[in-house]
Parts: sequence; structure tokens; C-alpha cells
Amino acid sequence: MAGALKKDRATSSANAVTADLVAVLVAVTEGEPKIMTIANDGALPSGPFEFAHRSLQTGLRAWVEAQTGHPLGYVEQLYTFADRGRAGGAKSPHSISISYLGLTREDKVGQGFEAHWSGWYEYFPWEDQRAGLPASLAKTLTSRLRAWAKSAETTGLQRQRWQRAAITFGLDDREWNEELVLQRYELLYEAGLIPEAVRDGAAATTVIPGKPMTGDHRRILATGIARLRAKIKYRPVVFELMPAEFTLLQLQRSVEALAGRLVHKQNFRRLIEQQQLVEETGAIAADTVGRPAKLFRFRHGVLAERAIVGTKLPLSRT
Amino acid sequence: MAGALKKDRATSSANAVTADLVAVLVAVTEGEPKIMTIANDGALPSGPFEFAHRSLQTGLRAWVEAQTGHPLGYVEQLYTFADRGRAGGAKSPHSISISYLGLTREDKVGQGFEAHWSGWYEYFPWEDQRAGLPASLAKTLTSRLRAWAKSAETTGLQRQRWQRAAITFGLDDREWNEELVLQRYELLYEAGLIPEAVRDGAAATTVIPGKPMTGDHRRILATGIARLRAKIKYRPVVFELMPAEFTLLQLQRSVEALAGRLVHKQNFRRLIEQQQLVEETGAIAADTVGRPAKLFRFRHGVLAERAIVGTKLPLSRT
DNA sequence: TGGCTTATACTTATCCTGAGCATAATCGAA
DNA sequence: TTCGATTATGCTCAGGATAAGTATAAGCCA
Repeated sequence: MAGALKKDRATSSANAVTADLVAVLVAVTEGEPKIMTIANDGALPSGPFEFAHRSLQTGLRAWVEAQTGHPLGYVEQLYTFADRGRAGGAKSPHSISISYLGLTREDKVGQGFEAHWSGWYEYFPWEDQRAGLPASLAKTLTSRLRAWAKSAETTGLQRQRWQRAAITFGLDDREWNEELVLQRYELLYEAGLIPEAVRDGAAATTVIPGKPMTGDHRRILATGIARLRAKIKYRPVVFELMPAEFTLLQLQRSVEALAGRLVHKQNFRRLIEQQQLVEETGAIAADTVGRPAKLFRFRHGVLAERAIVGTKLPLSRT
Repeated sequence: MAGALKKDRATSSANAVTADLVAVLVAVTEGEPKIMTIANDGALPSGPFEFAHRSLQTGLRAWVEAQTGHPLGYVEQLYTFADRGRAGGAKSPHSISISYLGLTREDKVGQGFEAHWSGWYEYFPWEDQRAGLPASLAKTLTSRLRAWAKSAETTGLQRQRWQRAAITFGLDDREWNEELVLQRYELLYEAGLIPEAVRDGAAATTVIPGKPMTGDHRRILATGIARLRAKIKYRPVVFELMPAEFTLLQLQRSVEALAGRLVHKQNFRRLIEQQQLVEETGAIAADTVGRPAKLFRFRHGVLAERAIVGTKLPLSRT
């Protein structure tokens, strides 16, 4: 297996790195998305990938189970990135973080552990657009973004910056796009408007609301939220976050919680029903306000029956 | 940063691993998708992540540029997985592979290197459905899959296997889904129908057509193809593979080459034009058969103007 | 000139989506 | 008992997007 691209592996041990497994573990409780945090809510759970682990996912599952007392259900890989050795100098070994998105239910997690569930909008207040943004936050955000754009060297750059801010944050009559979680975080980081940026050397300014995290953890969380918001649109993953039986309104509230936006009730039901994602249990929800709702359960069959598609190509029949 | 999840890092050096960067480098030439290969077309280009690299992407770009003599354009991360130490025993250090998808043009790559461009359908003959499958291949595939299903212990398992095969391969009047590249590869691997499976210990049988690769490289390639096939539907990435000017038919042929399916010509143009992805150059294609076509170029502006969305939620206005 | 090939314009039926109206079922207070 | 508040659920309707095709234009070559 020679080849110009294949460096001599004799040097490999000198290039050894350590690999960390980081988890964005999500649950939705009473219409609020939660994430598992440790270290006084300032970090995502993470542990080293060890020899004993047969695979990366095995490693992740191993310590999450040890942590929560319950087996991990749905898991998917998010992203891998290398720390820019901010701790030590060139001598310190590189560290690689491999992040995962996991979906569970809060009540499935045992007590007596050091981890907590935190609301994810505590870390990203601007991402919750269900009731619109609080006027104060909207005002600060806009003015800070405008100031950042203005502070560019040339008018060309100023326009570019403002256009980028307007697109990602839905300003100037643009649509809000809930999937741009990571782009928004990275813009705020570049603009020096969040604590992590200041920590990493940006000019100190008054930062924007939203709890910071250690290292790149908030960036990883943003990646996880973005992935989840995109995925609920074309895969039936919300059901991983629902109890066995639920009303359509509860389902809707969960989707809204994740997306950070409100959906049209009647059309939402039509969508769910026409895709035959759920079936009635026959039971009726108790202790509710208003007309009692039917209870539904997820039709696990759909996973086997079809490979859910979303074609956007004008395919030809012949 | 204590926490039940955070193992003691004093042991980290004992858990050191090496990280490989693997590239699925794609080009489309004359309506055929190509990938860059080394080692007599049996491997994807790959190189170790080194201390000198500031980031993973930097590392990847570094050696790809060294290889092709041209800067790498569009790059995105694919997936990270850990080798199950198949080479040595428990003593051998874990190796992690971080794979990337890169898009270029064949003519941008310099000569005099050890790498080649190979047609990607040499590795996945069954993925090219543009002209339908060759009858012989279709027949072998179906009969082998049926045999595999039949060989299960119980009738329940047999039915399950056949259902899975039918869904992924579009049998029994099901639709062919071009995005299931990885699922198809993994099914064939499990069924022991490809050389890599036999190499890894499956019972020796006559394998199905399609060139094998070292290690997990064919699996990585499948991941890259799947990702690209999905992405061309909602992001304007095809244009990374096109020359500066092209006719709509050339664009269509490229899309078809990637998707492995034919598209409806008139509707394809309408789709492209209504999204305003291209603009006329004013010039006309030369030396063609039939009526000469207008030349178009990609409107780079769209990247800045909008964040292309694909909502599937019935959002509410209020 | 007629036949072959590709380009491009237009049509038609159908399905999907956004938006809203209308009615049903329950509870609690007047 | 009735009214109001609240949620559930059924249904309509217009507009836009899509699939599939027909028709015409514009080149080349025998």
C-alpha cells in the first residue's frame, strides 16, 4: 500500500493523539428541550476513548450507561474536530473530540448522578422564537450585530458582514431559518459577543445573554441542535423523545420545542396522519383542559416499511 | 471540571491513538463520476494527522495539494470510525479514520503523481441505474439476495431479511432509492457477497461484481457517494464539479451521473431556472450535435443571497 | 430538402401546502 | 342550565409545485 499520499507510519507514534467522546444528550420534557450537562452545567458529558472499547459508539454507550443507569437509545455521530492545543504549547499532544447526538427521555435517567438536565435555550436564548424574542434581547442583538458590521474596515466588508448577519438572524424582513444554529453561534463568536470569544482572546466587550461552556462544548451543542432541527423534518426521530403514548398536541409541542418555532396545528396533524406515522391507541387523554384528545403511539412499522425519502430531483420514469 | 463522566486524564497517554485522514475526492468528467485512488486503484488517498497540522482540514488540504498540485476546493467531513485493530492484537494502538468528501474537477489535477482517477461505478456497479442494470447483474444480485434471505434460521428472519433487501435494492415493485448506497453496501457485506466480507472472515462464496478496496475504504466511498447524492438535492454543490461555463444538458448529465438515475429533461431545466441558480453567459455551445445550446454559468450570488432551505414543517405565521 | 438530434416553450392534471372556517367535546363559573 | 373558555378535529379553498407530455425551433448532414 505504498503511495505518494501515504506517509511513513514509522513516525506514527510520535503523532499519537487522544480521542474524547462528547455527547449531546437530548430529552424533551413538558415542551422544553433539555440537555445533559456536568460540571455545574458548564460542560457536556465527555470521556476518553479507551482501548477497552470495541468501537467508538461502544465507548460512548459504555460511559453514558454508567452515568445514567439506563441504556442509550438512538445515537448518531455529529462531528469530529481537533482542539487547537489551546492548553499547552506545541509539545502538548493533540486532542481529538468526536461528538455524538443522543435522544432519550428525561424520566429514563436514574438519580444520584452528578449530571443534570438543563434547558438548552439557557445556552441559546436567541434560538427560542416560539413566542418571538423578548424585546430587550432582540434589540441588543440587532444593535450589537449592526455595530459589528459597522466596525469593518471598508464599506464593502461592512455590507458583507451585515448581509451575513441579516441572513443568519432573519433581519431586514428575511425569514428566520431555525436550522442555522451553528452559523449564528459562529457569527457571534467571530463578533466577540459571547464569553467564549473573550476567553479565547477577543477584545472584551459586554457579552450577549446565554450561558457559556468549557472548550468547544457550546459549539458542539449548536451542532447537535442544528442536526436535530434538520432531521425532524425528514426522519421520524421526534418519537425517540416521546413517551409510549401521547396526544397530537404533545407531539406538536415537542416539535415546536425543538424547532424553536410554532407550527400550524391543523396542518401539522394532516402531515402526521397522511404519513401514517402514528396509530390510535383507543384510549383518551385524561385530566386535560378542553375537549379530551385521543392518544396515539408511534407506528414502529414505518421504519421497516419504507425508506423515507425526500426527492428533489425530477426523476424520469423510463 | 470533575464529574462522574470524566475519567482521570492521567491515563490518557496510555489510550493514545493515531488518526488517519481519508479523502473521497470526486470529479465528474464527460458524464462519469470519478474518484481519486492510489495503490493500484485499491485504496483511497489517506495520510496521518500530524502535529504540524493546525486543524484536521488543514492536514487534509496539505497532503491533497501536495498530491495534486492544486488547492482543494469544496471539502466536508464525512464520518469518523475506529478500526477494530484488525492488524495487530490488543497491543496494537487503536487507529481512528476521519474521512472527508472533496469536490474538484479532473482537469484541475496535475500530472506526474501516483494517484489515478477511477470511475466510481467500477466499485459499485449496481449503483448505476441510468440505463437500468445489465440483465446479468440484476439476475445475480436478486438470486444471491434471495438465497441469503432463505438461509436465515426462522421464517420470520427470512422474511425480515428479504424485506430489508427488497427495500434497499428496490425489489418487488419497490422504488429504487439512490441514497441508500451505504445500506446496500452493508447488506452485501453482511450477506458475504463481496470480497471484503470474505477477507474479513465470511464463508467463501462467489462474490458479486465490483472492485474491492483495502480496509474500510469501500465503505467510506459508499458513505461519500450517499452523502453527495443526498446533498445535490438541496445544496448547489454540483457546480463544484462543473467547468466555468456549461450547457443545461451537461449539468443534467452530471447530476444523472452522480445520482445514477435519469431525470426528466424539461422539468430539470425548469427546476434550475426557477431557483435562479444559473445565468446565461450570452455565448452558445460550439461543435455539438443538434440545435446549439446556450451556455450558462453558476450564479455565485445565490450562496450569499439566501440560505437554501427545505422546510417540511407546517410553520405558523403568527 | 428531409431526417436526425438537441434545445426550448408551453400545457395539463394532480398533488401538496398554507391559511382559515366551522363544529365538537369537555370543564367551570354565572 | 347555560355561557364562555379551551382544546380537538373535520373540512374547504386557493395557489404553487410537480410529473408527464406535446409542440416547435434550430442546428447538422446525407
